[in-house]
Amino acid sequence: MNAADPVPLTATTTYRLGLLGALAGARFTERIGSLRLKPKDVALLGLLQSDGPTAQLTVARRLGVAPSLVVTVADRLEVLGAVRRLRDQSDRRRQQLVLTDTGQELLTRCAAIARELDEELTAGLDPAARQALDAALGTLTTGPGLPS
Amino acid sequence: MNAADPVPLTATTTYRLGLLGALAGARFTERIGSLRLKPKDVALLGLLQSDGPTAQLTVARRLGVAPSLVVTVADRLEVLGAVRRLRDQSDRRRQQLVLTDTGQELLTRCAAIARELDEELTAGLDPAARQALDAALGTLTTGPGLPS
DNA sequence: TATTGTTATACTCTATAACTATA
DNA sequence: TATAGTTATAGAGTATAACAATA
Repeated sequence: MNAADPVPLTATTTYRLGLLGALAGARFTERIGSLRLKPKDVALLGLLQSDGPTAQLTVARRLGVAPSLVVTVADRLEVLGAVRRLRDQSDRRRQQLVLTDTGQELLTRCAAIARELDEELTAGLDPAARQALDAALGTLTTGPGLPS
Repeated sequence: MNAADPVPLTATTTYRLGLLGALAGARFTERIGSLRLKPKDVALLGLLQSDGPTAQLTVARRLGVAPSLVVTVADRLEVLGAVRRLRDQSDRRRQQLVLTDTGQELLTRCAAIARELDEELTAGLDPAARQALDAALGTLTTGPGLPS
């Protein structure tokens, strides 16, 4: 691999991450459908689990989505009983989104689905390669500059 | 990591691939905009480069998209001068999509953009980790069962 | 009749802008 | 006036269905 033989598009990390990310996302989306969840629902539930009760506008900023979308997602999750809206008493404009036990359970099931998918996606890798992939992806996602 | 401490959602390969894939895709999309290209355009150009002239319906099947979308993308690329439509003489219903020199050049520029992005995305990895990531992603994308 | 490409239409996701209520 | 949430509307991307030309 020298200057006269540059890496072709399909061999770049960018291209491959995009391809595999789309594949993983599509399969995950399909399977969480059985729980009546969509990807943004899972993102919101995950945020509440890690951050605790959070105002809607804060959620919008943390997930990098429009405030109006948070309304839609929270509505859906409220119908499922996965979150509750709690009116903030000191500032009654604000609503804290709170994860319920049902929401916790759904999140647990989503994690199980993702772990199943991991097995399928990385079936072609030997244990060392799989571990190296995990480590690299972990470094990149735990690092700086990442939305949602 | 044992049975009582399962991998949480955000630590799964599925979740991380989805997150990084979306990030890489968004940045790539933004930058190819200066070439007046969209992601599907690049996918079509890339297919023509690797497979040579291809009928539209075949393109649709290979990319895993609806035939009507191939019409839209091919229209856009024809306006840019990146592909030509050649009517098949032995079966005049068919049109072969052919990559032009302009299309080749655009593809070359897309590859350069992707390589730049690779540098930025993997800046947090040491050389060994970067190489391990490349190898793993290469194995997974070169393997079986992948659309587009 | 079946197939290729096209057009017409509709659906999903998400954003922007206008609005309500509280501050 | 400014802010939190909501509602109304619009745009991008893509699919499905109806259609035209050719086989």
